[in-house]
Amino acid sequence: MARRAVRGRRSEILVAARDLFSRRGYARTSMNQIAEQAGIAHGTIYFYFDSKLAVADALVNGYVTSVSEILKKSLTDSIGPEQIRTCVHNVVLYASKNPDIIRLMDIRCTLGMDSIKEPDASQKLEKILVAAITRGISRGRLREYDPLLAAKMVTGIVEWVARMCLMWMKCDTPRLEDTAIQMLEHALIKS
Amino acid sequence: MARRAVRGRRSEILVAARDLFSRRGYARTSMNQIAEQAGIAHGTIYFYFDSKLAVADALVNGYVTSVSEILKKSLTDSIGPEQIRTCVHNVVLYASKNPDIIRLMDIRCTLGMDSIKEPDASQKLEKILVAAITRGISRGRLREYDPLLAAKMVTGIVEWVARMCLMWMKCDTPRLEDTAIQMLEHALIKS
Amino acid sequence: MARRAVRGRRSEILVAARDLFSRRGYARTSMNQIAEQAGIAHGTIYFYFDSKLAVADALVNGYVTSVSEILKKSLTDSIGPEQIRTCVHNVVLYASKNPDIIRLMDIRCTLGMDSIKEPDASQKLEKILVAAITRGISRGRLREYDPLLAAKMVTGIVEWVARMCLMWMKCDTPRLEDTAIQMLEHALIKS
Amino acid sequence: MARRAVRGRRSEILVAARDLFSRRGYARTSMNQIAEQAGIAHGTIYFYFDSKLAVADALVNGYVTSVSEILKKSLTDSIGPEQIRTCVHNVVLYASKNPDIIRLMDIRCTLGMDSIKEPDASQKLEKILVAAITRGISRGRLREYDPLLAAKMVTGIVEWVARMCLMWMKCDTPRLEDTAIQMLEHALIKS
DNA sequence: GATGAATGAGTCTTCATTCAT
DNA sequence: TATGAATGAAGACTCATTCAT
Repeated sequence: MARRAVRGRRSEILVAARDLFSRRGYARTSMNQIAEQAGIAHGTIYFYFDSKLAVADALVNGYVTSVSEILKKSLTDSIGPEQIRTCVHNVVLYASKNPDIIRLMDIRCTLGMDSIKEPDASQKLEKILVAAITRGISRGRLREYDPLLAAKMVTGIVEWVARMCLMWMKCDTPRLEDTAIQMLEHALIKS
Repeated sequence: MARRAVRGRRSEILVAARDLFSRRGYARTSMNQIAEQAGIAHGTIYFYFDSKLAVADALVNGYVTSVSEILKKSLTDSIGPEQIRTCVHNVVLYASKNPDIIRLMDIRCTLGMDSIKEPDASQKLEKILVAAITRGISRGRLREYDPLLAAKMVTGIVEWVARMCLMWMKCDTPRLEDTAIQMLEHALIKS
Repeated sequence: MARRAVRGRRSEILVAARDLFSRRGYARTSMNQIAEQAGIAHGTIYFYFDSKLAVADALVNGYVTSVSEILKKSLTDSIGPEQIRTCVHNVVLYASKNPDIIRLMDIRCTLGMDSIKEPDASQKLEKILVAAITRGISRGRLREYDPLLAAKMVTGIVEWVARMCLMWMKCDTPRLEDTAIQMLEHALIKS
Repeated sequence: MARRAVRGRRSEILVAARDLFSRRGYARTSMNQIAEQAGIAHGTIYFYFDSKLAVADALVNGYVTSVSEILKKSLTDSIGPEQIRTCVHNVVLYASKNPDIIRLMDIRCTLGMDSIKEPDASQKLEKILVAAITRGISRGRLREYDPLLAAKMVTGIVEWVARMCLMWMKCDTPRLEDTAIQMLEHALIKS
């Protein structure tokens, strides 16, 4: 029980926190609630995390790392319609499978961008995008934007779409996704 | 004097709340601080607003109304490069002049989308955009998107850009704005 | 009720805190207990004091000020047997009438000398003593000590005696007092 | 090995506790910190001591025993200037070499005199002093005080000086010590 | 003997809200 | 209208102690 529990506890806490943060927001979720949902005493959380903020931090890091992984895989050497489509689709897919964690991203606002350290993963992701866009431009495939700014725009738009698909469930997810893909294509790729 | 004073008090409270919410976030701003900054007793706030949430609510409504006004003015009959440029520029301009209120929009996350009722103004704005886009498409100027979804995308992107310009001050505002404008142009306008 | 209460509340809190701190010590006294004993809600304490430490601070300051007043009155121009006797007696008398507050002085240890600002009163008292001793020496009445060190010794001894009289009630207060007076006389006054 | 190891552990814990208690105070020192500094698991402490209080108790006893030993050695048959000088000096010396344990004595305040039983050693010490003073008086060397009360005064003053030398490092230790010695001489010895 | 994960009572503190004046 | 003293629920966090291994 002991050995297994060690690994398990941390995850259980994160799972509980993820669910609660995403449903009720960071501020309105208490450590007590997290503990209760994880089926442990609230004191125990402090055995695995230094503070409430540290729990959120771990969650954010985990998320950004996941999305980075997805994009890294979807971004082959160059950027073309296929890549854009794949990227957007995979991120939206990930979002639809992890609705809570996307919604959770808003804790970055709540806490202030400063309180949570921008994870390394986030910067790695940006680098990958910048490289891909730079290549695309130099090969004459993409319109000539500043690669960094374009990368930021793309990240923002994709993330925003993913969130939209979840937040306002009313709207037709596949079609919003499709619209986003088309817009990005037109915006990025030289016609 | 009475009428004016009453109106005056209400907006003094809102001005104070806007500043504080945007600087310190919703949760970390207390009614006491708002009252102090407004130069009144904290109990008095409850004379003008039912609760802290109601204050935030009023603020969000005010913001969306403002942006709607701006877009309404910028959007003449049809949508073309000029209109896109004007729209984006005016919104970013508004954002740079009202950094607090933009940053404040994040309280929608903090509070959860449920607690704050999506304001009517927001829907009005959407209607205006949808109408403009529909016209643009029917006249063969714009690419053929679903007008509603395209409208949502445009709103989201513009708002995101405005926020980016403020949050990461590091990045070159005019150039990010320019990149956004170009992307939107390519994405929307038939070439 | 209101006007009177304002003055009253602060005192009531201090009275309760004084009793509890002295009986159970600083660490083992909770704000809840203080509030309960004062017959108010615990939140109310924070209306009058910034923190638990601030309550202790006010108490210590009050005590040192009182003792200073006593010594100031007992110390006329010069120091002689009469003055020593009066000083010691009055401080011990004060102590016996305020047993709790003397016992309370130990919070200075508990909290560390740093956390509580050595009150001005304490330094004023020292100055008075130093002046009196200096005069006594220059007039050939007192033995020739370093006035500052002697003042510190006297303060310490008197305070210690007062505490002894309270702590170990077993010992005969008037006789301990008398012993202290004789010792101080022999120690200070030239024979 | 077994016997020695057990003894070793116990004193390792005491050494760690002594350092921490004296530096951070009783309340702000946790069993975890003690264990960590002692290089063991915190659960292990409970194998050697019943509770945190029991650790403090052992420490206080140890201290009083040490001081008793010192005084016992310094107090030969009678009391004269030499003896007073030697006693004070040795205790101050001990204090300066064991600053932590002196500072630690304040836990007696923190805990309340009730929770820690006044150690036997303390009473033994008192007996020794009383005997020495009694002899001194009967031989006409010392002024005629009640031996018990005089003993208490001496103990208190010496301990107070030792603490002063440590607490307010600013003050000139050797000179404070000297002042104390002179005062005690004048107070005790017949001139 | 020794460990350290787990507990949960208890701490200080904050603050939205109420209400007598 | 306006005030501000008072409330008390709720929150994050600490830590002495226990106990299965």
